[in-house]
Amino acid sequence: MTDAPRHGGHPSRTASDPAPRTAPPRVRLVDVAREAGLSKTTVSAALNGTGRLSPAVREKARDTARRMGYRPNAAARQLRAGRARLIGYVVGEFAGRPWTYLESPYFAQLTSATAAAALRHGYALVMLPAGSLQGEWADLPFEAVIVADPVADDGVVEDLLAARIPVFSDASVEGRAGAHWVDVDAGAAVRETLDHLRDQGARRTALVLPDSTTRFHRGVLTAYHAWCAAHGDTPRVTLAADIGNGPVVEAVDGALTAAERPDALFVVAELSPPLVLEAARRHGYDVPGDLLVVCASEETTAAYTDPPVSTLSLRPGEVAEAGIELLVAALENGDDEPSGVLVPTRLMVRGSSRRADRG
Amino acid sequence: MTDAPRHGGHPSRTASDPAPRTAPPRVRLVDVAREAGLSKTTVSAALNGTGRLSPAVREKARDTARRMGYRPNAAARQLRAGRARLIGYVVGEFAGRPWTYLESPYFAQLTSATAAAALRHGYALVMLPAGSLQGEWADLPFEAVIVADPVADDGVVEDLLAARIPVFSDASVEGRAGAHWVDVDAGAAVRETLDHLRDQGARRTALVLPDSTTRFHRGVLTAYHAWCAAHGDTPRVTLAADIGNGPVVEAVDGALTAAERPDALFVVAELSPPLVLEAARRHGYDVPGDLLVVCASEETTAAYTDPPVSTLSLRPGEVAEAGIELLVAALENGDDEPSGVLVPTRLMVRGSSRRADRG
DNA sequence: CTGTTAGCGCTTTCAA
DNA sequence: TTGAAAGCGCTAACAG
Repeated sequence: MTDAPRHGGHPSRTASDPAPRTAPPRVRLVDVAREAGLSKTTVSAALNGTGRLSPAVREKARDTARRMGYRPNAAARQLRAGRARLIGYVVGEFAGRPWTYLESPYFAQLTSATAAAALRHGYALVMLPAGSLQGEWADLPFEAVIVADPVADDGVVEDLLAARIPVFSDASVEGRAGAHWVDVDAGAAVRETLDHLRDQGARRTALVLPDSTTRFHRGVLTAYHAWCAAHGDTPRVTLAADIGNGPVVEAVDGALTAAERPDALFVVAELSPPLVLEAARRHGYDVPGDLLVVCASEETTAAYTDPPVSTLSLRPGEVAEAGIELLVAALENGDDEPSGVLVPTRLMVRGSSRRADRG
Repeated sequence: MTDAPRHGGHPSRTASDPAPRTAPPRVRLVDVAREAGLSKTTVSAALNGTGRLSPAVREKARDTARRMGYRPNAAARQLRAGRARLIGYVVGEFAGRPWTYLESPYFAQLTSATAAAALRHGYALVMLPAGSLQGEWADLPFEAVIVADPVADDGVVEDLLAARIPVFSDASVEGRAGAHWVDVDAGAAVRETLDHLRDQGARRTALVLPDSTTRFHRGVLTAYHAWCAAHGDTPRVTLAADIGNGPVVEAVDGALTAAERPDALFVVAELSPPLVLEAARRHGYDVPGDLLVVCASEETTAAYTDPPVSTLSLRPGEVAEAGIELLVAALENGDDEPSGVLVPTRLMVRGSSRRADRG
């Protein structure tokens, strides 16, 4: 018996086909079984640790499999199990520039932490282009798709839900069947930051924010206005026309050159902290003397500037962790019931927002 | 006919099972066929555009499928086709910190560009933790695994090749069966940069580099030494003990406080350009007056500092593009023959390395 | 305690 | 031009 016959309506190589030195066919379960003088079932049970087998047999099966370099065919397993253990990942923001999101430290961390957590639970994460419709990847066997920070007019979530694919996103999907979410407590974060700045003596805190319809950004804006109202302050908001260092620097410039100069700056946009400091310097501010600065940022550069920049961390790692936990639970239960969880942020106070003469 | 019977040795829900309101079973090909009054074969052919069918029938099949929200089962297709169209992606560098690589703008861009290019060719990219052995993901049906910038003592490439999984990496795998590569021309990049600095008047160019065994970093070091030898210059190399802003800032500090002060600095480590400038300032250098600066970096902040920082771009986008092109070609040919391609870098000269009084 | 068998959903011969 | 049937590799039900 030189070779196991592979018949059936299978794509086969004809004799005339040039046949580039192609790898020998993969080792299958039957091959292992035959080699070990056992049956498929036995080997399968041995390898999966199921069934009641004698230790000797189990050992023998495993040995043979290892020796032959057997690797189970995932497609067959998936077909059998009806589950692919594949999760799609797409970022809703940045819809215009499908792949730039990883350049934002927040999304970079969120993405990698999500991939890590997913893998730990036995799911593989597939990166998808932001803002793409399902057209491009409708055929991938996703058990769920994560839509990070969808924008308000984004149809992805609807499309996905309509296609009966469970969606995992932020709190904007709350309550929809098949939709689950994690979110960050934007309101609490804003209040904590503004309170801190006020504690340090700030009375005219300006906010710089991208002009985005993300739930997070809207939440920040709302909370800021509410806080100002509660404290009798005039809101000072500058919207950045777009994301990226350029437009946000412009917005910061705008905020710093306002008729009534601010005495604190809260930047909730991905702008490299050193550049914020540079902008302040450029406009004649001393930080933290005339201007307190807090950036919502995950950049590690913040700790290395002079003065170090206070940051508000949105804790992408925790968000990812909590999210995957929830998603996996929902998936394993086959649960359509919506569910969600809120993750707290963390304010890291550094030199840029601490007055020497204050607590 | 209320429901198609689903029998067979399939995991089925017993009556006593609480049965959380689980979604109705997915629409299968047979369901569409039955609904349309056609056979599986016909519908399959219609949907795939194969076979010779009357336009009317084809239309009808497509219509019905659309109406019913049919989505082909990828696992079944894969099993049939023997191909999963899944590519693994793992970064070799950063083996110690499995997921930090995305925080490097270079890897962020490389990763997203790779995912984009792969998807465009119909392959999904799965993100894997750096430095992980296959143990964690051996069962995923990868048709190939991309190992970005493996370190010298990394076993991943060997393991993968031994498991008969095609590997795509950098030129360090050149010539091994089943291995393909793209790489950046480190030598040319270094020469171009050093020539440029010399043109601008630099005579003591210091190099800052992570202490890494990546092919790229070694190539840079070698080329630097060769260039110094050719020009009769003393090499001035400072190795950063680790990656990340902290250690690299330290290395820059070291380079800038050497007994013989350098008149140019070439930083080939992921350090935020504004921080390089700040370090120079801290040590009393005027840029570009006393010190010319070039950073190998993909950071967009470089363009927004004062002065803007010259950067050497390793062109991750092009690397990804060319790489996937090659990989897909190899995969589609079932080709074991090693192959590779070299991508040129690009030096973007900005204010930090241009003397006012020079070309 | 082990082996035979059916069938997951799909595509592809091959026959009608 | 359309349909019936086989089989991709695997696991689980059921016999032996």
